Amino acid sequence: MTNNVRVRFAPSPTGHLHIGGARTALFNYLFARHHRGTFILRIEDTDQERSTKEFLESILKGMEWLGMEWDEGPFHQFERLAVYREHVEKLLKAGKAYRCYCTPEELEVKRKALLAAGGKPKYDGKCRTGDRGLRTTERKPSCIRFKTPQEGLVEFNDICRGRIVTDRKELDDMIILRTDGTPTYNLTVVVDDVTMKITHVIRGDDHLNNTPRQIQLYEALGFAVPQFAHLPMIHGSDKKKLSKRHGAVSVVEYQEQGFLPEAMLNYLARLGWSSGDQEIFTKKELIEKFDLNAVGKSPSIFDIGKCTWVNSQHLAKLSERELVEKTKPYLKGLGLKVEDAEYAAKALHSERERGKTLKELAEISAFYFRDEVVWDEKAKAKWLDEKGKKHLKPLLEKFQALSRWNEEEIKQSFAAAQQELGIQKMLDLAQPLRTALTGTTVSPGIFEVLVILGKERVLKRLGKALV
RNA sequence: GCUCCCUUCGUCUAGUGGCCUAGGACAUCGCCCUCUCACGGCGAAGACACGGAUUCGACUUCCGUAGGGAGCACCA
Repeated sequence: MTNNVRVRFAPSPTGHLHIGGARTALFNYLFARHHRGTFILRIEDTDQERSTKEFLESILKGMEWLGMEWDEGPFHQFERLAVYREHVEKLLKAGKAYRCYCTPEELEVKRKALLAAGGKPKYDGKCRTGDRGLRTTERKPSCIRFKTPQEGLVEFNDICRGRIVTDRKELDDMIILRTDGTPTYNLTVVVDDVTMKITHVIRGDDHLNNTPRQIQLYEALGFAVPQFAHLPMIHGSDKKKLSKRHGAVSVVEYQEQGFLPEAMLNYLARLGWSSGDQEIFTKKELIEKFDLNAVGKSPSIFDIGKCTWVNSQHLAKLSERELVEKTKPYLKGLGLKVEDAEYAAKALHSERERGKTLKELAEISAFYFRDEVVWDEKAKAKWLDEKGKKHLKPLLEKFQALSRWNEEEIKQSFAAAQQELGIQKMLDLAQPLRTALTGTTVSPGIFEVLVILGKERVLKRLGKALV
């Protein structure tokens, strides 16, 4: 199973690339790379009503951001209509498909009746018999149905689920070509997977029930059946299907929130899959260790909290240079510009373990880059009161007098001021200073901040705080 | 309604008949570190859905029940 592995991710452009889709894409991607196979991107856009260019672009953008490069495609089903018709024709000639003249209204009535009677709303096969099968000259509108074999069982061995058995009687004659001449999903997916020589169909388990139908199509068309792997779904925090509120948003939104693509990949991979006790994986490790057999069966819930933690772990591995480059856009979003890369590196480094996302990091580091301190009113009221200002004044004078601006000198000045002022706890001098310099009560170590900001900024900010 | 699938701490998971007094991670709580907040360290709490059967022995096998999910479209 090396080298000739061919898998595909086949989204339909009727929505964004969301967490669930991205995870499916990822497992296909990892499987392909692990086996040095081929990863194909196919766009399932036969439903022209609901497919849009915007969604297509969104999907492509998401794939790109996550770094799941594909080897072939994107292929568009809409451009392959002739291929599907050819196969439908083949089935028709072989007597394995037939024209159906039932109207949607008629079918709807029957479906409701069956459902009301407590049964399964299967097609009753009204047009199945008779000699009208090949009479294409018939003027009445018609679609094409697959003549589903009704005897025996369909079985297959799912890589994730094991043996799945279905009674053929449960399956009805599905429509494979619509009245308007466009093919439906179950037909296109089979024809495409065959013509694209897909060896492993890895998809969400919402397709588990479709698989027996598709297998019958493979059989009727005389094609070899690929291997299947049905992945458990990802649910929202209410254990229900993913919806807009919890995770069905575009993955690109996570980029905006300051998540690293490699962290996203890492977290997504751990949803339904694991490798011992390991939590943090590089992309390379993911490719090395990924194994479809280790994929679980039960659905999982997307937990933004853990995803954020994984992100913080990857953030910690970034070099200072990468950190600056990756945080820049978020600083820009705050209207801040990085002018001095070295200064930015020190500034961001000092805050890096406090920010779990790039966006957060930019926000808490913003004070380094602003010309004017933005005050947190509560902090100002508490620490920059008359007492605070009184304490800060001698400190400012000591700082002014320093000829060398390094941690050692600064500490000495600070300690001297503290002693002269008779302040017992360092806190009582550190917090007013911190507030004066950063505008808040939370920041990296005060001496670190002092050194990074530099004498000029410190004196300026202290001066303003004392007004 | 019918058919199929799923079920270990709140969440992600380890566990493939004795290694389980059920392990790890996130989150939570406590303590330590400490100039704030984090990081880090230590610790606590917290789960095998339920009922039968098989077995010397079941988280692990089988059968039911309950709960959840999916499919039953001229959607994919």
